[in-house]
Amino acid sequence: MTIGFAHAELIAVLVAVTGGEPRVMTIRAGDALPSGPFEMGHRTLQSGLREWVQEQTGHPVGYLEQLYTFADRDRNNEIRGGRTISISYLGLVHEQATPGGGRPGWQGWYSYFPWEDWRTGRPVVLDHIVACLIAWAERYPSRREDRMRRANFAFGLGEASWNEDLVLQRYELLYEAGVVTESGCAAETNPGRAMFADHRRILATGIARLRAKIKYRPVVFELMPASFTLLQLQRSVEALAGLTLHKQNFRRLIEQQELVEETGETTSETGGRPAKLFRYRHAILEERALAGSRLPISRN
Amino acid sequence: MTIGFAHAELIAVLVAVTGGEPRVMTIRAGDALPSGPFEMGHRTLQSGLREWVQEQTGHPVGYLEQLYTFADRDRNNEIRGGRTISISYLGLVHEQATPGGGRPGWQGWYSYFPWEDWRTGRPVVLDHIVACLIAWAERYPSRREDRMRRANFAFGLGEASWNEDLVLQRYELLYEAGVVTESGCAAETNPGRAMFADHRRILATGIARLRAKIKYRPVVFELMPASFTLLQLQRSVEALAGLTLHKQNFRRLIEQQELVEETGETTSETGGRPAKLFRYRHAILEERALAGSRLPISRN
DNA sequence: CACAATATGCTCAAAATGAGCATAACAAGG
DNA sequence: CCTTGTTATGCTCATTTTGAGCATATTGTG
Repeated sequence: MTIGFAHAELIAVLVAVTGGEPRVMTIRAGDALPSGPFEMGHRTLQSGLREWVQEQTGHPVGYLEQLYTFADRDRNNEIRGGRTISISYLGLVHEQATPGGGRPGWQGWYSYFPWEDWRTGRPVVLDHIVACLIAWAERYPSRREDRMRRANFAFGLGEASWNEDLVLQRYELLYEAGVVTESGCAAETNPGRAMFADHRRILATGIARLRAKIKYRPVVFELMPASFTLLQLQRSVEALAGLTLHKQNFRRLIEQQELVEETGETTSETGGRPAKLFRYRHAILEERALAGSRLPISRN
Repeated sequence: MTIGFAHAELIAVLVAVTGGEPRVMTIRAGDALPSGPFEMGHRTLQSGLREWVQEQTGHPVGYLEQLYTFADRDRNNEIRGGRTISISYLGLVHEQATPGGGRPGWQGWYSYFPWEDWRTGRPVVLDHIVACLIAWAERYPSRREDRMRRANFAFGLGEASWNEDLVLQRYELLYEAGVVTESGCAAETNPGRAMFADHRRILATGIARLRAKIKYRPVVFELMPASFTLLQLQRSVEALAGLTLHKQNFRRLIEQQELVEETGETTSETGGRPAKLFRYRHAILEERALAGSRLPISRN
């Protein structure tokens, strides 16, 4: 077994939700994701990243999960004489008393993906995007049909409907279609803010993973303060998913899953009737086999 | 940003189902997973692996997905003067006319994890495993409760019930408890066959991922021949999940998802009434936003 | 022809979901 | 004090989706 040599780099997608907005930790005034070397001293990749993030941001990382390892030749390889392997992680940071949102490094993630936020209805950028995609599809008559099918699927056009999980597919389609600055489109018409190298793609990967995960694992709580109202919780989920949810059904869902318990206190911040405060029941993780089957098991 | 140097290695968990048994491609008579260098010539990790597998096994890989990147200091690091980064992939191979199961490299995966196969009822090895875990828990009175809680959760003891997805958690618990040869236990009492370095852990990661994935993505079809009966399909899912399923409900599930269509032919291999043959409808992927939400969306 | 073995159709109760009405509890303005 | 705006919370009801199992259909075999 021959072994190749390479540079190894860790890249972090650190997410926090503050003031109902999902934010991501950046460097260089929002142009890049924080990244650092994989140092020999670290026991594992995970522990290395954990230490490093704590040191850089001052926030402890609650939840940390590996995202993806990239080593494409075509992208992000300024360094000569060796491949760069980028190992990316998704980390979730609790909302702080000193809100991370106030600090410079935290950027709202929809400034990079304005078409992903449907909370206030269909984003207007989509008109421009759809026009670009159609133009791209028609550029070569032979590929037209296939391209249109992919665009329809990813962006929920025509028959298809919007699927919030397809963040990465959408970004990659825009990249391929040259709609996005990183793939050579003019900066003026670029929908959403661009980032250094392939960092926007990595961010898209993180958002996609998180949107998928909140549906079957209680990871939202890693973004919440110690106690919260059910509406705050809902707003956080909505912020991540980029959708608005049905209030009563949302609370029914949360309550029936026994994920939270009342703290006994209430808060009256928002004007109306005071809301009960809840806390996350950590114990639930050991009690139940979360979600579980979805397969038609037979009991014989 | 300093950059660390490292060796990079690709490791593949290649899965096929033949004769109702899930198998994994191995080398060294079943002692290790196939692995190889990440060569500079490859465009991406994925394409590198794809070529390499095709060349090594003769089978084309249908589905290929990245599993995990490991770089632990404590495990699998015989090579001095540099860290090894192992990037693992999960690949699915269609059942062949020349069944891969007949070839030497393909090993039934339950020989490595006998406690994971519940198709014929509770595996007997579990008695030994549970005894070991209890002994391990009682070794230090102060950690007893926590250890028992983890064991109960992972292996579905006491209140908890068996969750087939927790393959990795179970293996890591056995590793930590020293029940498994790789962590120093005597080979005679080791439940399941051991593997080189941390390859059994990587295999556990692959099985866990696959078991989780078959529930929300139609990946089973990547393991099936071009046409198949619904019972064959069910047997494949059962083989992967290590569970038996309810026949009528399984077919209802498959049919309502419109994942398959009749070929028009039938087969009478198994004795009883001849079964209709089906093929996978590839088109379905583009038609519907598979699975989708699980969040209580509001339509305003 | 009876029987074993699998395929396939269908029913029925229980649970989960999607939508929305109704009421409760506060603040602010008249 | 009463009205209005605003959010919280309780509850209903139709529809769908599950979980379980009964019944019938088609084969090959002895």
